[in-house]
Amino acid sequence: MKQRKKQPVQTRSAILEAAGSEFSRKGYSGAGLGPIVASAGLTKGALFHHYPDKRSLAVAWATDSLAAAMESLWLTPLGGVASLDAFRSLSRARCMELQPDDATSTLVAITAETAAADPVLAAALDAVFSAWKSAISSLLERGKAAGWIHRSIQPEAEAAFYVAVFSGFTVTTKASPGESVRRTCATALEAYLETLRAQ
Amino acid sequence: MKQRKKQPVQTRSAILEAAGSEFSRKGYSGAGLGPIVASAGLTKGALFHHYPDKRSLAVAWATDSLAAAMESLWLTPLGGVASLDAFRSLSRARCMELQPDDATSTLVAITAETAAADPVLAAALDAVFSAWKSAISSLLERGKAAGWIHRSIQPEAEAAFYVAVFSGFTVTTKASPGESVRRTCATALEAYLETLRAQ
DNA sequence: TCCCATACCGACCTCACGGTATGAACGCAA
DNA sequence: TTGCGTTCATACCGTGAGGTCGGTATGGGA
Repeated sequence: MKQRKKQPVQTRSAILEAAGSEFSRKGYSGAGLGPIVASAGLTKGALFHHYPDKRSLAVAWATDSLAAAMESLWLTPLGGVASLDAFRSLSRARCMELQPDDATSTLVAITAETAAADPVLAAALDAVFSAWKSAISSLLERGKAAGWIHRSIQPEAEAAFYVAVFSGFTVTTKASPGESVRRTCATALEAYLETLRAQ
Repeated sequence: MKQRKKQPVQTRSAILEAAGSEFSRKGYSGAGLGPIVASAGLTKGALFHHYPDKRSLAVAWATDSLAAAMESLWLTPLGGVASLDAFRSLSRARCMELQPDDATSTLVAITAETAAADPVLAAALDAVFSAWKSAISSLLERGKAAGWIHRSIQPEAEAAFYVAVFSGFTVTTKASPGESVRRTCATALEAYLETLRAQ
């Protein structure tokens, strides 16, 4: 029988990558398992061997792929921010490179679609959101301690606001994918960040 | 044969209302036509007589029901705003009464889900977004003319930011439906609006 | 009154979806 | 080498999805 070498790790990552691509373009309900395994060059037998059902696949994708993307896209860069200007330029960069099918946009879209109907998947997605929010909150804490964030700022509340703002950007970017909208968002976001500056 | 009186107008509105409820809970792909017609007390025959397919139903829902909800929820109240304090209290009210299945949240969720894959539906949803944005933009224009909005404010850009921010709120509200999150969002939103005040 | 377009019903069709059953190839352990 | 659990392919199933179709009631216009 035609059969590839046994590579469970590569197989899982191939499935998750294909699933992420499908989720980002079609949403959770719209995504089909057929296209996913086809895109991964596999079959349903392999899929259902590693994941018992579609929901579990989505949860694994959220806790693995999506969390990793959040790490490299946001958490690590945010951890290196040591000034408000650095925070500004990072925010502008992430804003300008926003695309309808990137990790942040997909996180927002899948959350909006499934949060009410699927508590399990919602919890996995919320963990990614929470990590994002925490990274910003601790950044603001550091800024307050270092003196480049205003004393009266409440880090957690402001972090929640930042995450909400950027989540909104992902939606408006999808609605009108032109660069002008992203530039407007980036500028407005920088203006907001300026209100956090000490003095 | 058991048959109701011919009431095409009421039938269409019943279908659109049921469709809106289904879309708000399941998303576009997740929504089924069976539950919609059942909830409306009708049959598929009636549905497909008025709308040729699911996509057309969604478009009609967006251009009719959703636009009407946008009108009463936002456009009309925004048109009556004549001070920054009034804008603030309206924003806070809309923020505090946010629910995962209301019109604004559904608009955002369906847009995030279908914008990339369905240009026709996306256009209909974008029209609702544009109306929302325009109402805020013209409000800011009026505020500048009346002197309660700062001269340096760019109405269109700020309106786009406001819409994005509130869109983000609908997502984070879905992720954590507690009242505390909404209160945090409302307060942060008011703080942002305060930066628009003249002087 | 008759007529006919419209509104609606109800049964049915097709098909793609998520999911299952079975078993073959692989690789490690002994 | 043998044995056995893991990994994956192939073939298949049941269900519910979107959508179709013939037919029947309705009601306004001629």
